[in-house]
Amino acid sequence: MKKITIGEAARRSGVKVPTVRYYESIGLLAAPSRSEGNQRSFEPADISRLAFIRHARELGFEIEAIRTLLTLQDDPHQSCASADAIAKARLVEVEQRIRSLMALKAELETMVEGCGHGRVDQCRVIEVLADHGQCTHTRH
Amino acid sequence: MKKITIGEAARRSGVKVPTVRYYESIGLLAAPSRSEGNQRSFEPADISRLAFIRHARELGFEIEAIRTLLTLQDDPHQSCASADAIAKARLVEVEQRIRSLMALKAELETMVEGCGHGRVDQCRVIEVLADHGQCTHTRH
DNA sequence: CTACATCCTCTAGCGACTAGAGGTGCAAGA
DNA sequence: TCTTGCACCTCTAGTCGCTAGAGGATGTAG
Repeated sequence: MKKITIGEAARRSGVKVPTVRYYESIGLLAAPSRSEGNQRSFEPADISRLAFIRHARELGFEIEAIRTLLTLQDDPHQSCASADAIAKARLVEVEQRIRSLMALKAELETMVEGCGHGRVDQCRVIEVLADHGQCTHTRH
Repeated sequence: MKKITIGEAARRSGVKVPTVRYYESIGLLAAPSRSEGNQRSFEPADISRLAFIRHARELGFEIEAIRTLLTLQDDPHQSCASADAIAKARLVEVEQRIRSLMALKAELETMVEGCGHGRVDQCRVIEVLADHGQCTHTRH
């Protein structure tokens, strides 16, 4: 097996080089073996792990949640109830966030549409910001 | 006019006490006058400004954008084109974010639904994370 | 052999706060 | 008047998940 450098690992996993080192530093990735010249030498399994982490990060999971998911992956005989719970919690968060962003979107649209493109004292953007009471969607 | 303490200002504006001090420290809010005992004494205008900032933050505007919006508010004879542009840019960001969260939501739902509530080696949550190729929505 | 890309470690910085230490001011009850 | 106890003060450091840069070593292609 030929050695995989950190640059190669980064390219294959889609995680940036400094981020790979960062993940190692926080113990999310085991410290790989080193070459004679002290350069990291990764295994294919490390690439999969990095890809796993990257995918989970893209899905918005926090590092600590990923840590748990990884220990679950490492021991496939465990119950997947924790993984399920983590994913469900994340789903609830995402749904919440979408709802809140939809409300923001509506408010921003009102602001932008109301802008007469004139001077600030007739501008709805500034006015709405100054007075929350004008919001169509008060819950945010 | 009676003095408004920082606690009172915080309660009225909905901004937390340390955050008020933080906004002062970064120059978003002018340093208020002080009492004999060196305690901050706010004016009603400060409360409005804090409420403005809070509302803008809730809408996801960055501090630097808010700084610009505040200078516009301070000089109502300026053109509101900048305010308009800032709000529009924010709207585009929000729309983008909503789209991406919708894709995440779909993927998380697939994961959670596919979970057989058994052991990890049959768990779709772990499996999908490990292999991005299984995503229904590849663009995220 | 010499460029030059890539690697190494280390520290500091980002945004927008938040937490805590260690101390002072102030209003109200005993 | 004293004391209790909360609210205030400044300052530093920590949060999250990286990212940037300094200053140097290694590895590879021509």
